[in-house]
Amino acid sequence: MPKESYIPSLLTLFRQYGYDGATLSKISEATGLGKASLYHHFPGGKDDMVKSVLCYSASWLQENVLSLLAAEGAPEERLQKMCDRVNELYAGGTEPCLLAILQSGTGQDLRHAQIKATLAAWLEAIAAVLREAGWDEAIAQQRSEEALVAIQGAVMVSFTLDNPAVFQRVMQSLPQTLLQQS
Amino acid sequence: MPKESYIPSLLTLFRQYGYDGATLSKISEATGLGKASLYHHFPGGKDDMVKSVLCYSASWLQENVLSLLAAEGAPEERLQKMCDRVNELYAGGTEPCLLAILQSGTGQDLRHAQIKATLAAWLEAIAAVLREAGWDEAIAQQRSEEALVAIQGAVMVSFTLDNPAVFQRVMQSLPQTLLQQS
DNA sequence: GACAGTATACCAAACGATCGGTACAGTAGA
DNA sequence: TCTACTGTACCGATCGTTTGGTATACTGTC
Repeated sequence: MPKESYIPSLLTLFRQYGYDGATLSKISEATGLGKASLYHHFPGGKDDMVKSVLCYSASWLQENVLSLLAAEGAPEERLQKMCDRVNELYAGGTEPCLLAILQSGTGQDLRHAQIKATLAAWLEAIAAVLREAGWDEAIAQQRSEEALVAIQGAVMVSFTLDNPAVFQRVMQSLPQTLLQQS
Repeated sequence: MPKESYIPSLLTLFRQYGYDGATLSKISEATGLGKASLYHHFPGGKDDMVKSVLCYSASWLQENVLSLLAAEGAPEERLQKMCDRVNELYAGGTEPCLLAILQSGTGQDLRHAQIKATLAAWLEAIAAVLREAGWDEAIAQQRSEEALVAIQGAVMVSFTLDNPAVFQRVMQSLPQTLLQQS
């Protein structure tokens, strides 16, 4: 099987256990591959695996979220579509954020740039929509930062409090919040 | 030395590396204690250490943040004081949140309840201020959830983007945002 | 079609290092 | 002498990684 087919399992594992907690034993069990086979697909070892997972996540975000923001349609409509996809990305507020979790642990500096770039791309995609909606550069930048703050904060709080309703409410109100007059 | 004196070092370590990444070697080096001494102070081992750190964090939050919310003064003033303390807690947006990081890793279920309780106490303290400011129960609950969402989200985004300005702006506008008419 | 060569995909077993944790003999202050 | 504390040495288990190899499928050459 191609190595891409193992990425989802790896993603789930890293998201739950983090970099250090996702041991090769767990990875081997989750993928059904022996350790040696894992090194066949990912010669760089664990770092290679996590790098591939982050690369996949960036692609997923681009294809399933950012592309919708750049598509045609009314700004509010596009932001709404983003929220729908984000809702499934975080399983309605019941799953944590991979990017947040991989910030900590051994060798975090190896992953930081990649994570930062992914989040920055997301930021820019939202800002572009807001600019298109008529806001000037500074306001658009500021509000898209607030959008990411709301999303990431909602994931953390909902997950910690075991209360998906918080996430749902934030996602539901986000499009209008971003576009309303200040 | 009393075991309390080692808690700050432990906290720093767990905040940076997470549960699995903070190995006993690193802990030994950071505290200057040998393994035997660590197990003298924390008979329960690593779980004991992380439990003590979480307990200390809850106390710190109570004494330095929640007590200010419950003190006398205008609601906006008290919320402003909270933001000041939170600002130093997260080093102006340059340090991640311990509670968020300890959610992942091996044995996360052992820590979840403690983390959840700490965040819930914070939530309730903010809600009490908002009720006192005249908002009804439901609105106060909802807005205090949004406050935690803003804080936690700002920490994550600022840390990831290496941009403390995001955190600063969120913290600066939070008191008025929470109290303004909707 | 038969045959050697090559690439891909996988695994069992073992590597040295480090993990979390323990046993015990001290040592220092009361 | 008792209690609190610590350094050293060690334990079995597990860590990430490597070695050496097998099975299958494809690719040319004859």
